[in-house]
Amino acid sequence: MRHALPTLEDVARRAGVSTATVSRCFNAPERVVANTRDRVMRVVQELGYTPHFGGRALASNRTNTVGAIIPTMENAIFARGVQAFQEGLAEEGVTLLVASSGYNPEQEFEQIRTLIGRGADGLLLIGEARSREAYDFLERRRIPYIITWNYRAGDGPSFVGFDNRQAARRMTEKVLHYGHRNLAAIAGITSGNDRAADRLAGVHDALAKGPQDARLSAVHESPYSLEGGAEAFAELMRRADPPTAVVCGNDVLAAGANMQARALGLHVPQQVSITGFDDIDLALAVQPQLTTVHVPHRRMGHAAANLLLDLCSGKAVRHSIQFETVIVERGSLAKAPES
Amino acid sequence: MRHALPTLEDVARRAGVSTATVSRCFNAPERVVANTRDRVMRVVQELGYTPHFGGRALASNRTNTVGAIIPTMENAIFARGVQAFQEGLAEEGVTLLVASSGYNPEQEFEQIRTLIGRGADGLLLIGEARSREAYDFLERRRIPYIITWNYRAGDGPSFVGFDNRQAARRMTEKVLHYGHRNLAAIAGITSGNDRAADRLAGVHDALAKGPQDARLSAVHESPYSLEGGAEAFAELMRRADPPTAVVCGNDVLAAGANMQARALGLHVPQQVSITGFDDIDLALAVQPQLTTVHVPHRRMGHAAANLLLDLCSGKAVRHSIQFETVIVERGSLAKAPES
DNA sequence: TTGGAAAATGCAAGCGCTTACATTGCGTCT
DNA sequence: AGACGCAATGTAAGCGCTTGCATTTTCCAA
Repeated sequence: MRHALPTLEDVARRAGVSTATVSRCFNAPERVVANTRDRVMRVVQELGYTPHFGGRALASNRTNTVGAIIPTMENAIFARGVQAFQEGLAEEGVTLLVASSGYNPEQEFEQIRTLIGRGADGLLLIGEARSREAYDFLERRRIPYIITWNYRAGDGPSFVGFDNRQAARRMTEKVLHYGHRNLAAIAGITSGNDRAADRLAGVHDALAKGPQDARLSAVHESPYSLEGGAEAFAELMRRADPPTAVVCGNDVLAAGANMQARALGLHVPQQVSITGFDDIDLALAVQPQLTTVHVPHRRMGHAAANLLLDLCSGKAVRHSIQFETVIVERGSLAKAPES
Repeated sequence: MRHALPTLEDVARRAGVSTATVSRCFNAPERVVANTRDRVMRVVQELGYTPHFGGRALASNRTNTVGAIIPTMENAIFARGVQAFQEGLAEEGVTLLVASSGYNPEQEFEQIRTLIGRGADGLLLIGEARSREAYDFLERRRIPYIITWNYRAGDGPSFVGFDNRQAARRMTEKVLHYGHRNLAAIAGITSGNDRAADRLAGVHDALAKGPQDARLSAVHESPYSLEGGAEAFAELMRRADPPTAVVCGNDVLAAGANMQARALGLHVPQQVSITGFDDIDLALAVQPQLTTVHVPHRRMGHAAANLLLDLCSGKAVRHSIQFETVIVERGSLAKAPES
């Protein structure tokens, strides 16, 4: 399938040096005298030589590659964080391989195998919900990995993330402070998604400790899509006692709910309040703009890159880093309407 | 960095067969009798063996991997198409490596080298704007590659895309039909981005053939971001003769413009119309929803996967596939206000 | 000028896998 | 019963690269 490409040896011959010298030109240039190096590099140019990855991986048992498995590329939730992660890696000359799991633990495990099989030196994983088997596999291979978009104290894996549950609780408390007493939640699909589950748990936490008369009248789980949010919202509003505030599992759901509200002729926030989570661009694009939980995606991605690299090189030992989230108040949340 | 992992040989020894047989269990199972195969696979399980990618790539000179280099992961423009592309590949057991270039041709070339160096059997590239050098590199290596999100007739590379220029022309014609005579454009950065340039050219085309009194009073190039769109829009409206319609290079810019319009107290579309391009989810989330050019991203991604695989396996010869775009009319475009 | 240390380079042994070719084993036909 | 053919498996030669160690070259101090 591939034509004969120039090899290290071709370069070596043509430059009149040994293969070892050419190899060193790439991997330890300071160990080759400038003169020779220039000559070699010129030949490299001429021949259009690029090192063969397989050969290199085989001989050195390193790939300078790490993998990231994200649930989906289809919405922007992970985009910024992954981008920052990649930039962090690039600073150290490490390449990122991205795969997506479609929020499916089995498929995620498959992707873990694939990436490891491809020689990823380390892995970035989202959330901690995956099979015992998957964890065993990682441990057995001694692959450094870190878990992001989530945080849990205690030993175990390295977390670089934030406390979803606490953030959702605070957001819900804020909603209660605004006088809402009949809330509903549109959560992500919680099965196999600890972030979604934690956020929902946070909502429950707030209600458990909130005013006596406050209640969560309905919970709807829905895929993270505009459409999902819209349908869930319609469903919620069709009920006998529609909520005055809908707490959403993320901004995409909230935007969908907001879209549907307009379609139903409901005014946000005058008639119904909506809150989001993540603070992606979308939260600003919609009208009213979303009151949401801001997550420091870029800082998180960058920190994840640094920690993972340190883990790979043995410069650091397994530990976790927690980020704080902050609620940003915009137009979609307001006082509960007088009943 | 990595611990000693089980190798083919370990498996072979333990299963009491030769390495060749184990290898065949993976690559041509039908050539091994069921009994032996089961025994081997059991040992594979026990040892947690996974083939070493480097070894395999070295020996077989194939990787079952293709690469895609997209300008950015930060917004959703490419998400759906790439996702479909990946799914198409997965059906054939091929893995996708994604890299991003940040809309920078040099960095893109760097990524091309990296992916090829990693043994990508083929490449998906966005747009055709890149250096002669980069093309030479691809040709020299005889790497099958296809160009998407753009289409151009004639020989040359394989295109799997659509005619940006024509689509933008049609959209602009539509705007003119609505009676607008003073238009402005917010384009993407056209340097090094042929899609952005083509779309802008399409706008010019329409005006060149449009009514005498119609004019494009201003063009603003801006990065593809909400903020960029917003700033450009503000700038446009600050002019002495603000346009009654703003044609945007994509939906993100249009959403940004729309957001700014609200901030400025301008009503869309009563006072100013806005059009987008791409028809991503965002176009539906904003209010008014965007009149935009719908691009069949999923079909395009899928077709790209099939063609690229065929190119890699020699089952197809280089050719192009064109997709049609269609304008979807929503609320952001309306008749020009009476002057 | 020369001895010797340090710097530069070469030599060659694998890294884990695939695959062409060789060998073995078994059922079948005469 | 012996010969033959085919299916199953084994043998071993690399694939392109890195790297420990050996060798050569350079450069300086005496």
